[in-house]
Amino acid sequence: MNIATDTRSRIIAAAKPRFHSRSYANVGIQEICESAGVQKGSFYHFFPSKRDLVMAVIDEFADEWAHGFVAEAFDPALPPMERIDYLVDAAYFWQKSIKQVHGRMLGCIFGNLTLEVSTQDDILRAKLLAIFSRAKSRFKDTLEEAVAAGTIAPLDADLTAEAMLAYLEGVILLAKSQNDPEVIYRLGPAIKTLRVEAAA
Amino acid sequence: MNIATDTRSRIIAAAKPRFHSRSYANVGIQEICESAGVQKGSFYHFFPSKRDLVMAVIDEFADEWAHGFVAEAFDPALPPMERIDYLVDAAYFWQKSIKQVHGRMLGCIFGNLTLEVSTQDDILRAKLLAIFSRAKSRFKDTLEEAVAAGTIAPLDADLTAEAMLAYLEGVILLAKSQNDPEVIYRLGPAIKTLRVEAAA
DNA sequence: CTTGCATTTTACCGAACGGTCAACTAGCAT
DNA sequence: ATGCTAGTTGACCGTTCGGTAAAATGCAAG
Repeated sequence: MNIATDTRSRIIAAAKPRFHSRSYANVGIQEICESAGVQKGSFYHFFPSKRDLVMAVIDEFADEWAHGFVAEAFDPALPPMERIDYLVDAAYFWQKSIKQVHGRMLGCIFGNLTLEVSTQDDILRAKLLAIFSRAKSRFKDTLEEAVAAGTIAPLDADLTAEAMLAYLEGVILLAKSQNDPEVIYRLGPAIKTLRVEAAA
Repeated sequence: MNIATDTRSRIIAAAKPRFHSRSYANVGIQEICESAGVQKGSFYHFFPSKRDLVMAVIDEFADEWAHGFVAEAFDPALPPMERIDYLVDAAYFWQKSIKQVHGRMLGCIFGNLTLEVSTQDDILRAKLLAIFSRAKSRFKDTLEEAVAAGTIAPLDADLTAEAMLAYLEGVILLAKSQNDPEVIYRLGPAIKTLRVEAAA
């Protein structure tokens, strides 16, 4: 059982950096199998299809973030609006360190995959949508807490949360187009100026 | 000469909606040729490579926008900040009409291609960067005009312009993840709340 | 020792990929 | 009429694509 799990996770480990640094269509099963030291027949024993593999990869990235930077950023001990700063900083430092190692800014794999596959595969789109949905909730809770604490003026927390998430993805997109994480550093802090007023 | 030009533009016309609605890697030369009624050898008479084709497609989209919605939106007769509203509206209506025809929100082809190929092809990345750069300039000029007119408080026009462009791309990304142009309608107007203060 | 199941191996499928090549056609200028 | 050239044709290149099937292996419980 352990060895089996090991094969499966070796496949995922080989797939993760490849889907992140290239694209869904550009990474082949064969390449992943070679890198993981696994036979193709063995691959299809664990994953019914390429789509199932990328879904597992999405889950791994999501867990990694949820238990890493996101948990740190949305620490209830921090003043609410500082959590948002923290998250933007985390995105910046992460992309920066990736560039130092890899030579390129890879951006957000959820955003990358969304724009690539969401017109072609509704199941993947739904998976990615769920990820964004959770992220939005984090922002929303934080904004509501900030409003309750009087840190910021009342607003539409739901829409502002979505706007902030959109902005973060957009900033990472522009940074990737320049292959320069410093874009995140320069533009990121403006996320807190975004506001959608509460409906009357 | 006319017939020759016609073949070339038939190829581009066949490629445009395909690259927009799917992805760079997912659209093959063969399919484009079949749709355009052109032989593959003829394709390679006009385009040295697939990359050159997609660059021509990018140019066509850019021209289309520059002479269409962008020219309308950045009309000097409009009050500066209304131009930005106009552009967001244009993005919304365009995506909405695409969805009505196509059944799906296709998003911004420049953003789509950026996230797909910019780690793999620096020439394409540079091409897309140039598009974003021009878009940013439009925002920047508008913001400077608005500041000069006293419509908005002084700010860092360059960074705010980039932030607004990022936000617009991010909003379209989130809308695509939900396959729902109404996201643009709901979140778009908040673009004017974005501010990067001028350096001291 | 045997049965049964999970895992792995190997060979294979048809289709599509981007790209090349040589032969051919048509139109125009000399 | 002839030669040049832009354009076109259709066959072909080797490679890779995602996915399949059957046989072989290892291992653990009865």
